[in-house]
Amino acid sequence: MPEGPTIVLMKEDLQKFEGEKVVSAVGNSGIDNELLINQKLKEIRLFGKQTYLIFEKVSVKIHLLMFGSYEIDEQTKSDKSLRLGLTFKNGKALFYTCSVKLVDDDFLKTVDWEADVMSDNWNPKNAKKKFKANPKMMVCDVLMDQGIFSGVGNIIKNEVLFRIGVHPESQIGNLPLKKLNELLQEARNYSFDFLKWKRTDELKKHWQIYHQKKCPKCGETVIKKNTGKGKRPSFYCEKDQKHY
DNA sequence: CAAATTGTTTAGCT
DNA sequence: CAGCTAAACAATTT
Repeated sequence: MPEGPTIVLMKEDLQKFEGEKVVSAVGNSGIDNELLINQKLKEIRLFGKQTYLIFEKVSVKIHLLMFGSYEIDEQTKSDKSLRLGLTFKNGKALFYTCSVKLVDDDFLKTVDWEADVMSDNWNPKNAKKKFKANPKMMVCDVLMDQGIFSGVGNIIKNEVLFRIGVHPESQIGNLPLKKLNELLQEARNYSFDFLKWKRTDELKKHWQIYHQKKCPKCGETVIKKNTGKGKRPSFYCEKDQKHY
């Protein structure tokens, strides 16, 4: 159940299949599995929460959605939810309960790789432009916007806003420049902390505001409210997070 | 056991 | 028809 950093871990697990050929392909995703057979996996590329398996003739886009999961080298569960199972010479990659689609090179060219907060290509300048174009968006929606902060999910959103002391319902256009820069920096920074903690399975331990009862700074009760257009739950402290 | 949940897509409305 | 919202979807945990 993935935000961006979880997908980075998945890529690491899949890495050993890069350069390998597909021996067999199964699954109920609806794509033509036959197309993948004998195709060499040229590259695994990430964009936020999406994973692209780039083969010679086609590419597969995988999105784990809310409940997706994956396994490497496990015995295939005789489970209806197996969307895609790829067997290589050196093992298996199994994807459950996820969205699997075929895409072509033209589609890959349209992806704005610089919007991925965890990528080496992350470009905060583009994000700033997008703020300017939509000054009335609430910051909680901005952070969840996959075209701006690709890879950010609800946990990252809440923790970032707490770290920089900004109320989730603030309008992006009202933030002073200093706060904007903090927002851009922490969105990436926290994602890497998330990755680090996820790796050692201690993510929950480090939640400061998300699903917490009291603000760790002042002890006030944490507010939980569905915020923004996305109506996704925000956790915040009235006192320590300023409403711009 | 009902409710919530780390998300996106699509149908359907105005 | 553009732009929005509500619903659909999925599976595990609390």
